[in-house]
Amino acid sequence: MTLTETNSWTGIRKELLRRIHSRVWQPGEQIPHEADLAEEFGCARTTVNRALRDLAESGLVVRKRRAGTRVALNPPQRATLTIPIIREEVEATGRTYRHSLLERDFRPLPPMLHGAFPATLSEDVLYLKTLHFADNRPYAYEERYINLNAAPEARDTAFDEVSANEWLVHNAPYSHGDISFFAVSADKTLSRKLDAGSGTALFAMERITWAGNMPITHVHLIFAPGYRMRTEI
Amino acid sequence: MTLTETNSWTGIRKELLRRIHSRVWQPGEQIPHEADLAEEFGCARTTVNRALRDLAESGLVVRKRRAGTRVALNPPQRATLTIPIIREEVEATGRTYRHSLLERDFRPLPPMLHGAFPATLSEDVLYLKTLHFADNRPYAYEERYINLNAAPEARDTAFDEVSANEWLVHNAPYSHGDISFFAVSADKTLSRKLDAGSGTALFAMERITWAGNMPITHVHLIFAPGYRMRTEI
DNA sequence: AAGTGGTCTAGACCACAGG
DNA sequence: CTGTGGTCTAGACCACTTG
Repeated sequence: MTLTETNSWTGIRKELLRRIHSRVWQPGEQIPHEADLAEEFGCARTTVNRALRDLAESGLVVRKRRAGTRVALNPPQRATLTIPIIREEVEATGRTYRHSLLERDFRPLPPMLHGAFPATLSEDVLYLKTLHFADNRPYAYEERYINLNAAPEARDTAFDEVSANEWLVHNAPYSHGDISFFAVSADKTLSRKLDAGSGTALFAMERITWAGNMPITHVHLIFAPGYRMRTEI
Repeated sequence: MTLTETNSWTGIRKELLRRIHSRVWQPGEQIPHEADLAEEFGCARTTVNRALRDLAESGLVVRKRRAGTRVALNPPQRATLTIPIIREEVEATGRTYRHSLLERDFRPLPPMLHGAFPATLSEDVLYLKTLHFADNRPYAYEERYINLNAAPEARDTAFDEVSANEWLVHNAPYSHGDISFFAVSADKTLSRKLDAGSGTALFAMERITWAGNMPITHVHLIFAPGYRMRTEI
């Protein structure tokens, strides 16, 4: 009989975590079902359910109807990244944000993106090239394509005051998207814009967002040397 | 009167999402409280709560007691990264995994990590250097320090069969950790090990995990050229 | 077919923070 | 102090999936 402090779902989660970490319940092993745990803890099944659901979300246990709940064999490290608007990211470190619009024009969708923007093959898209600064030092270089069908008002927006980044968040909310992270070598342009030695390794992110099945925007962001994306698990 | 299909919490979430995306509820605006929504949807408050809690977790709304629920002004992009064991990551793409232990010795903690491993300054740590392969091509290069106080059995483990990566997941579960991602340039060693041209930009990850306040391991992973870390939002 | 998790309800009390 | 979200309960029915 283990005396947990309370019958709160967090208290129960804590005790379940203890049993998993201390190997009372081995990896792969099936744990008692909700009803039994509820009885043991003297609480409603709903409360146990809440605790187990939380553990399942973080990947520590695997739940299946009829098959019960098992301790995960290879608990994946699941990390939640918060990708803020660049301005907020910069200002959060106490620095001053500024951005400069380097290029803005309408052009056919580059072939590279035909796969990503299937619906707008024949339409021009808005192309933006932006440099973001923190305390007047280059912070990130951005290339962006905006689908004007998804955000018609973008056609008449200058993007010199409010960055496209921020404007889109407020004016063309997305329902889902893909993000990927990778490394690129600074070519001549990047090297000049980001004040990086030629060939320097730079952290980069590519992101496509959609509203339903309509693509909104494709962004390629390349960060100045030394950038790190951090998170806790 | 909007007719949503069901009274399921996902159905309610869908309708709430629609109202947010369609600007029925403007960013920053306060939305009706749970009791009113429950009445409107003809369901229990608990069900509305579940839907709103989910939206709050994804950052779309901000909830405060007494102050009510508001549509987030700058909804951050919150992405959940799943960082699997390398073997599983490789095998998930249909390739064959293999790893090779390049170095294994005991040494004092390098000064660089004194900040991270405060408790073990005077103790030797286990140092491992590993190369991971996918279909016999280099996949990632790993340097790892293991705190022997946190995982004493590691002292007598060879790590030639099971990788340290995998062994630790099963033998030294962590409670929390820090991860960061960045780009590095291939130096001579990396270039040789990872079959990359010298100076190639490589994607890298640094991770420290803890069990309570005891550090377990510090890993530095550098991936072969072309690696991308992907996720959906 | 039956066992297990998934969800919903109606009601209650609590905790926190704004006025 | 009061209104709002946060949580808990006891019970019920449903949905999935495995044996």
